[in-house]
Amino acid sequence: MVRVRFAPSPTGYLHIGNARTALFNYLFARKNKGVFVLRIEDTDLDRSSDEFEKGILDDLRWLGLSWDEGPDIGGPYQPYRQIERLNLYREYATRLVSEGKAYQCWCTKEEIEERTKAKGYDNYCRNLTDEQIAKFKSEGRKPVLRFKVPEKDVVVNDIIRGIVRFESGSLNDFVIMKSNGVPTFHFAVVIDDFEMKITHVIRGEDHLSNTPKHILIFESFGQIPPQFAHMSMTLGPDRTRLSKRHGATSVRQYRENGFLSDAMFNYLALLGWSSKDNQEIFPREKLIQEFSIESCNKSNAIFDPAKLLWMNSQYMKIKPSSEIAKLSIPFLEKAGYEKSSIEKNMKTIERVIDLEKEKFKTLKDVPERISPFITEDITWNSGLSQKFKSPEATRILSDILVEIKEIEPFEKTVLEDMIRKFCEEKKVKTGEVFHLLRFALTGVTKGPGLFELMEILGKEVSIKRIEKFLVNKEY
RNA sequence: GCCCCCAUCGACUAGAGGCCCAGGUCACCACUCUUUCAAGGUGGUAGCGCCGGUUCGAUUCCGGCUGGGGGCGCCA
Repeated sequence: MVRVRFAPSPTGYLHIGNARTALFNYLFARKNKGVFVLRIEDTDLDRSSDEFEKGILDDLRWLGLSWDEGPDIGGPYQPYRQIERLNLYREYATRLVSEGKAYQCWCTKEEIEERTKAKGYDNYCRNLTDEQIAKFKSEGRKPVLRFKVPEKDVVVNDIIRGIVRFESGSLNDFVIMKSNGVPTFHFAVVIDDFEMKITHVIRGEDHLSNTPKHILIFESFGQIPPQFAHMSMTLGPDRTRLSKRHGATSVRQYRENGFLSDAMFNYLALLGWSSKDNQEIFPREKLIQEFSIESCNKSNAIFDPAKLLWMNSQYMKIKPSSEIAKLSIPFLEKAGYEKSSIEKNMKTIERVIDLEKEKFKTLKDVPERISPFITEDITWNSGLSQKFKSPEATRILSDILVEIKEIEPFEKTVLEDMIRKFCEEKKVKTGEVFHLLRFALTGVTKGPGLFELMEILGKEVSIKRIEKFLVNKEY
């Protein structure tokens, strides 16, 4: 049974890079009918917060990365928060000390630096005398626990990278328990991975160099290490690690900017992985079917918001209008529309979305396009109204208004017949009349086809708007 | 400083010795469709980092160089 995990530390919102790691784990688990575990690595007491944990869980849910075991739902290996597992780590640490595989270190950072000139720890405390220890104790020092690194080569057989060899001597004795009694990442991660029966560790390449440490700890407990797969990193446009400097880097920001979960899911999957047949747009199910960790690209990938945006526009088209309408509600509210007004106009909103959705790039585009249809008192863009307020324009509009008042039923085909006939009779260019009408009716120069637009507005509103536009002297 | 990983268009990638004077997607440019804004359609610009091997033949195999990324914390 395949068991994988995603183990974020709750020190910020879900980062794009982490989301990709989570996604690959998720895809691998689902593809292999395995288990996807969510574990919270909150051993950094200073930076972790419940707030961030909630946020990360929320973002993962939004992305559709559902987990089978986790802090909120429990599971056979709970608890899934490291802070709730401290006793476990302490027991294992004690065991290592009693077996002579770990030892107390009393050095301060300054002392180590002084001795080694920033070359890292020199295993100084491996063989201290009882007197030395007594002295440190009397000084009130609190020791850390260090792992006694054995002299041997460590070989990582990585699913993505193949065999990677680390020679003996490239590692100093490293800290496994901090002086506050909390384990370091390297220690907790290993204990949890074997305790939780993790079979495959899929994570970023930044951990490749740390893997020898982890393997050594596994071995010190007589555990067989899981399979490792180190994926490429996610970089910004300048080829450095994706960070705040590059603009929006959290899943949350994209979500708030009107991106669809499907698009993010699909785009991220294509960062470092690709299908045999060049397909770009994938339903989630197909992505799960086709995904394979072996075929992941080894080189780092630059996160490209432009392609994400394109992909989002593709999903805006695919999604049923009713769904887009529902997802748009928060964006309409943010644009200033009352909840009650949105609800009342839901049918209209859906109709307009149906006509306009192939133009949308994100959900943020919806309010602007909806506006002329649910705003009672529209205003006319004064910069553009100039050319639509010429004497001829006013005359044409007055003439056509007379005819519009006669139209029955007020449907697009009837409207089109009548307006085209009007143009012919008056010998005016259809395009000009269309533009003029559109502007008088909506106040803007974009929108759905004129006749669809009028049908949705309805006869009463259409007439009222044209009359108001004609009377209005301000423009 | 030491160690590790990587290297195809601007970006994401296909390519696993001849099928490649390198294919797809985004972006960009042009044309086209069109009652607006878009979308769509068609076409185009653009790439195997460098130097040595191996081979009848290298984008593909090997070595070096260069370049990029990462690790070496009482951060994860």
